Amino acid sequence: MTLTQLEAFVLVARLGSVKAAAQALGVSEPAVSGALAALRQHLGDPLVVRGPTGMALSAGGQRVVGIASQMVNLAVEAEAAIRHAQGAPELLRVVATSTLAEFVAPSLLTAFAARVGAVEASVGLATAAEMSALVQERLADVALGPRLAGLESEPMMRYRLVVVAAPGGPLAGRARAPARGVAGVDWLVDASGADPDSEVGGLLRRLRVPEGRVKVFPSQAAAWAAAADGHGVAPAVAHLVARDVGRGALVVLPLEGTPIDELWYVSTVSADRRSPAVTRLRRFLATPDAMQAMHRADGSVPVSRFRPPVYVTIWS
Amino acid sequence: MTLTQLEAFVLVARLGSVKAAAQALGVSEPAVSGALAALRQHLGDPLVVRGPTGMALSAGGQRVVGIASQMVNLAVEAEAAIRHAQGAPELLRVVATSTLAEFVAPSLLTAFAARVGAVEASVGLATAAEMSALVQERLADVALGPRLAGLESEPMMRYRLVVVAAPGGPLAGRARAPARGVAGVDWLVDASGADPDSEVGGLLRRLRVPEGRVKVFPSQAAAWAAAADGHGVAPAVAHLVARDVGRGALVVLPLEGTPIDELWYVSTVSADRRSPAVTRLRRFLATPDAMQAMHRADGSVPVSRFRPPVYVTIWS
DNA sequence: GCGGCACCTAACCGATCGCTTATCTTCGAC
DNA sequence: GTCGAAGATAAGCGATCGGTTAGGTGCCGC
Repeated sequence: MTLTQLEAFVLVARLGSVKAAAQALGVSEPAVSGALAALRQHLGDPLVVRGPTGMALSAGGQRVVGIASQMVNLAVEAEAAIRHAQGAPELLRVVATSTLAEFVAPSLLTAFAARVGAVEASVGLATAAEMSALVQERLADVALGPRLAGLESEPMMRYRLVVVAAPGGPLAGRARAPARGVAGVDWLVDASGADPDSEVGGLLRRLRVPEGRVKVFPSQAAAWAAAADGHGVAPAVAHLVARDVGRGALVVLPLEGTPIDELWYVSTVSADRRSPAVTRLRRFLATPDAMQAMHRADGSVPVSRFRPPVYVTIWS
Repeated sequence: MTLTQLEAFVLVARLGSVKAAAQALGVSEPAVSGALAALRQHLGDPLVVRGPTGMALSAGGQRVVGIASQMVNLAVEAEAAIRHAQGAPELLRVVATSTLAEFVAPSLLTAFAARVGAVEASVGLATAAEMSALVQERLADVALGPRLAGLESEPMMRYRLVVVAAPGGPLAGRARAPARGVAGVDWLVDASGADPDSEVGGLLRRLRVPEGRVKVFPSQAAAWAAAADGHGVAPAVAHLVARDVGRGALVVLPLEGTPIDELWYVSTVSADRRSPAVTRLRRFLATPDAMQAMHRADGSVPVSRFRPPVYVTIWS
């Protein structure tokens, strides 16, 4: 029984799939399957079995998953305790949906670190489905994105989802357009567009955009640039494209079902299991400084510009 | 960071010595030292450092030892949970001082298992110093022996420590003899005689018995048999040698400082961390059945006679 | 200052871990 | 009935684990 095996088991249980767990851990699927097999043999119990809706816990698995989760959590706590005892900066591992990771998280965490000091933040990308499991298993400390069940989620920021395109496109000037007005047009999205649980993914589904029309770009900025070049339409967060719209590079399409007003949430484990840095971050989010940092977000600051005591690194 | 490493670290911290931890784990001393070195490197902290009184925790070690202990505990809990989920009998690992392991524990645990069923008991030997750490780290569930600090100890049974020898020896017939009356005589003891923290060890110390005069036998019964053959004197529990004394094979020496009235204790972790079987055993100890079983104890029943659902095995 | 004890390090060895790619099973959907 | 997707298994690989014996190293008591 190794911690790696326990981690694999817990993630399979939480995500309901070996493949998803493997992806969350960043390893191949047989690696997870193998770890699971080893743990199964060691404990003499199947732990999780194939069910109609993904992998389901066996009777034994149900009893063990909580214990296993605690063990994995404690391992992380042990490392954090040592860091703290040695006066090293606290680690704050944030996962966010792609748009937040690109535009909001960097400036937010920079402002946070400048305020409280002695914090080393890193930002990772995750799908909505992964985020909950990652935080619960302490593979991450904070999740920024949609509301998450099983965690303490709190609204962090309002945003408005619109669809933009280059001026002079098919819908330009129309007051109100049905969805099919953009049929046959490419949808230029970032990673979150491929995540069916994200807001953008939901929008694409509601508009019945066919798979083949979705073009995934490595960043939101790249997708918008392509839209400005007339390659298609792009979902966008209103205030993040405000500057481009203002100077006429992009226009907001009056598409049916848009704009969508939504909320971004911050999600963490419950208060009694939080590290001090996490608690401080949650408090910080309520301050005007945080609000300002989130809105300033323009994605123009390259990641590499940040220096100690904050290292903002992006891991996928 | 592996569970083996954590286990080694916690035992070193609790026992204050690498050597003692190695002995408790039944491995060589470099094995523990190596595990410790690996954990030190992984965490980047010395964890325990040589102090004037054994190995002492570093600042980081202090923070980690509790966490590490929890992890080890949870690992044991996970295995127990699986056993339970599969309807397997609960495991009850008892450690006892040598005399208890030889005479009291087998009949006591047999009676207990007969009463509650679905329990698989095993008995191990340990020195008084080891017992506390073994129970706290869940390497054992119950300790039978002296009162233990840091655990919930409860008196289990009174006993009287006397010194016996063959009739017609140097002290025969004397009403009261000073300790030096047996100077130059061999002291025939079992394993607990070599444990300075045990009652017998304390008695030998008080009587200033020189090391060279202490002969350690593999079992109490063997020591008494040797005493009956006139090879020396032996500390003994009064009611356990009552039969031999009654039929004249041994006589109780009227040695100064004896008899000693003492208590055997049962020690476990606190109530909220106990497994059901442990709680049941503690309750059982208060019953007349248990009293009778403990006093019936005569060591004459070979271990192999016990059948399922109780396997009483002795591990050292 | 010199044993001796306790701990650490070195060197080595077999077993296991953790990961990969490639190939079967298995089971549900159409 | 067959196809596809998801999981399990196989084979192979380097790294690590966990253990051993042998040989330092550092501190204490005499």
